[in-house]
Amino acid sequence: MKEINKKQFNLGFELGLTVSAYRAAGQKSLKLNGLEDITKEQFGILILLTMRDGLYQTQIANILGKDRPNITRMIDILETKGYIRREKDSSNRRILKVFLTEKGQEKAEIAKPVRDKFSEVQYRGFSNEDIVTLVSLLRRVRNNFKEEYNLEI
Amino acid sequence: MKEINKKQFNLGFELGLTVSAYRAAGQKSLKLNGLEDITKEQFGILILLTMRDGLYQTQIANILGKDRPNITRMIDILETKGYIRREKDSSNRRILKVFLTEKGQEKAEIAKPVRDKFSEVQYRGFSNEDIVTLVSLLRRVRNNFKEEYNLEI
DNA sequence: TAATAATTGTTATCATAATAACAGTTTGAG
DNA sequence: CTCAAACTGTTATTATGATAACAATTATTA
Repeated sequence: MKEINKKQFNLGFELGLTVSAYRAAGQKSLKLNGLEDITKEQFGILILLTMRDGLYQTQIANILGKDRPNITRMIDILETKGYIRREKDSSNRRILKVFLTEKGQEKAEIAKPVRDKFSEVQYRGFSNEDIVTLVSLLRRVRNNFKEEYNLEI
Repeated sequence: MKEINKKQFNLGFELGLTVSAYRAAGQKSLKLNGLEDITKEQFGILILLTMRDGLYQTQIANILGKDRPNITRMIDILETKGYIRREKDSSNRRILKVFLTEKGQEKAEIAKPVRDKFSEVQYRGFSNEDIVTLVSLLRRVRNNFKEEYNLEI
């Protein structure tokens, strides 16, 4: 392959646009299904809890790749809206376990097909090999940064 | 290729981690060079202006793929810190052109090699073909969302 | 020309991202 | 056992991302 014009392959720019599109598409797909009262990120928590109810906050943070302050805030919102509840752990008083309420379970059930459709759309026209390639290239970028700049991530 | 486990190729998760790493690496590379008084995003504006000084805000927004309110805010910060100045356009009184101050030019000059190093790191070990593949796969994802959800992006 | 529409920058609002710091609790080394 | 270290959730702060709405200005069109 000939020398490429690096300007046309500015990864930061491409990542930024892709994340924007990802977020906009996520929010729009929720809106189309009358689910716009909570955000894409908050749905991530609800759907995680349908698979593993009773996780505590740090676990949720780690699984979703977020930090604890953000999870605290998102869970505050979900609790205020009545979708989840916090419960003290008797064996470790530092821990707050998080459970879906009935309302939260119903919400998550409605959200699941929406998420599945969304997952189908993002990779539409992709072969399995394309998917593996994309993800592994992203991981290689991450690794480059990790090694050069000693990131925790 | 055999059926893949989609869970291990959750694009939202991978994109999120990659963007986090990208931002963390960017901020750290600035810090290592004593440039941490402004952010990676703000440097994007300074460096753009070294190439095209006198752009007005909407142009900057479009080129950087951001929206106008965010550009207003970032330019406020850069102006407060003395790196740029706004200048009214005589032929169109809606427009504010943005210019680097001397201090801003010096800052951008210091930042350029840092950015170049950063650009080198992100694609370390990548062939030109890898780069093209990564970017075009990201664009395909974006296109999928655009078509399905009628995004403006 | 006059009314309408579009553009530009701004403000306000809400949510996320990231870091630092803190209190309460638990763990572990000496 | 004791005390320092680590863990958990929280609060505060700063910046970005995104949307809605606004005033001032310019362009369009009827």
